[in-house]
Amino acid sequence: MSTLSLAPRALYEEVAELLRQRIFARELEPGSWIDELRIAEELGISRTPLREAIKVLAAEGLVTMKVRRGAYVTEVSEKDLRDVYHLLALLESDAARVVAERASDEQLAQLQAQHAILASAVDDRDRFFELNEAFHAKLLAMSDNKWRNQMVADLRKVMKLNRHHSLFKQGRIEQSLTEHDAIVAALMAREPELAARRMSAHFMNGLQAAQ
Amino acid sequence: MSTLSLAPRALYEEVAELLRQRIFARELEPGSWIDELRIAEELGISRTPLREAIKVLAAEGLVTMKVRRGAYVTEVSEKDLRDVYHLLALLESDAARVVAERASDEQLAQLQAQHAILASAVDDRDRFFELNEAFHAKLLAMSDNKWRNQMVADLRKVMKLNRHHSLFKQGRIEQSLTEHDAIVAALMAREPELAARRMSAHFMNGLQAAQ
DNA sequence: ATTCATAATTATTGATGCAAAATATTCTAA
DNA sequence: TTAGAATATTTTGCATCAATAATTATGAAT
Repeated sequence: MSTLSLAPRALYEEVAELLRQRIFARELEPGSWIDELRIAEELGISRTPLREAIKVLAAEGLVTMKVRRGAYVTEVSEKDLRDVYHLLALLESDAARVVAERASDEQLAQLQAQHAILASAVDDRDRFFELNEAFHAKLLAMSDNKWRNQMVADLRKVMKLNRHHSLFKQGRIEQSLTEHDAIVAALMAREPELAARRMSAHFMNGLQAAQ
Repeated sequence: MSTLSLAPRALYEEVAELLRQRIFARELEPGSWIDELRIAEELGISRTPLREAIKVLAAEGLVTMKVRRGAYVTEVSEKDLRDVYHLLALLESDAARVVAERASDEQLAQLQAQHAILASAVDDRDRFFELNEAFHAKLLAMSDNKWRNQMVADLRKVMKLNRHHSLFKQGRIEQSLTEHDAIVAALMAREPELAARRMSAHFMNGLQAAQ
């Protein structure tokens, strides 16, 4: 991963991204206290940008602030996970409905191409994971609602807090691919409600696998 | 409004709330630059908590950060407004569906009571507005999904950025009350899909009035 | 020995200062 | 007079410093 970027981000954004990585990698465990001094020292920065980064993460729901007690990595309960999946299903199935209704033929073709690439990565777990995210991102982008995109992005971050998230159960990748197949078919057929239902089912099955 | 509170908030939260008020009151206009120095001086505080507050507002979507150019009050286009209403309709109609399915009889009775109070305030615009928000808040609370509550709260803030938001068109209050009536009836009848459709229609009509 | 109060330590929160970057202004040259 | 370059000013972003609040540890009294 390159640190080079055309629009150089502020330090607090870089730090926010780094903290996200550490949280997802379980280097910072849910429920644990975030030691500002320690991390600032470790990164060789002052506490000011670190504190600003922590507030960004708090807004995303990744960390929880306690007054005069600092920041803690958010603990995601089973119910939280169900609630988050419920909302992701709702938002992304709506996105699928919109895309089925309004996307151009060319856009749908792009989506199908993206899906074809996904199918080629069934044997590479990490790559499948990456392409899977890219597919969903593409669909969202096509639904053309930046507010929804932001919400889905935040929910997905919370989802990734869950321990079992990346540990797909046996056969889940194949099943997931089949479900994507069905979603794409509904989109190509321009059947909004069918696409929405299939997307929703896709998330409900994902929840089963995550619990 | 009292500044007293049982759990004293941090200064940056107080400042965030104050900035929200100023933005909603149009003292800070959409598109305008937020002068950190000026506001910090005016409030008699340093820039540090102010900057943290601004980052919270940025996460909510109320302000937009530009690298090395500071913070700007978010401008909400007509499309943005439509997109936000679309999502509010989606999320709150889902909440209505869940409440119709799962709320206790006692909870539904509470909601009906809340609605009765609303009906008594048709002649007091401000009070109607307040009670209207309380009704929606109650429904959301009953749907018992804190992540959705957070998202709806954020979307409502963006909605309030719109100029025509509080300026209900002639007759909108009465129409709004009628729609609430229908929603409550569907909830009491335990008809999830009907409640959801009516809530969605309620928002679509609200969008018409706001544009 | 246990509980309550007080003191000390630790960590969060807020203020101030400084450097770098972006924009505005002025001066010179064509 | 206008365009371009150099300079000055403004403002962001980061670091350091100070104060306030909370927790823990210690000691005294019952």
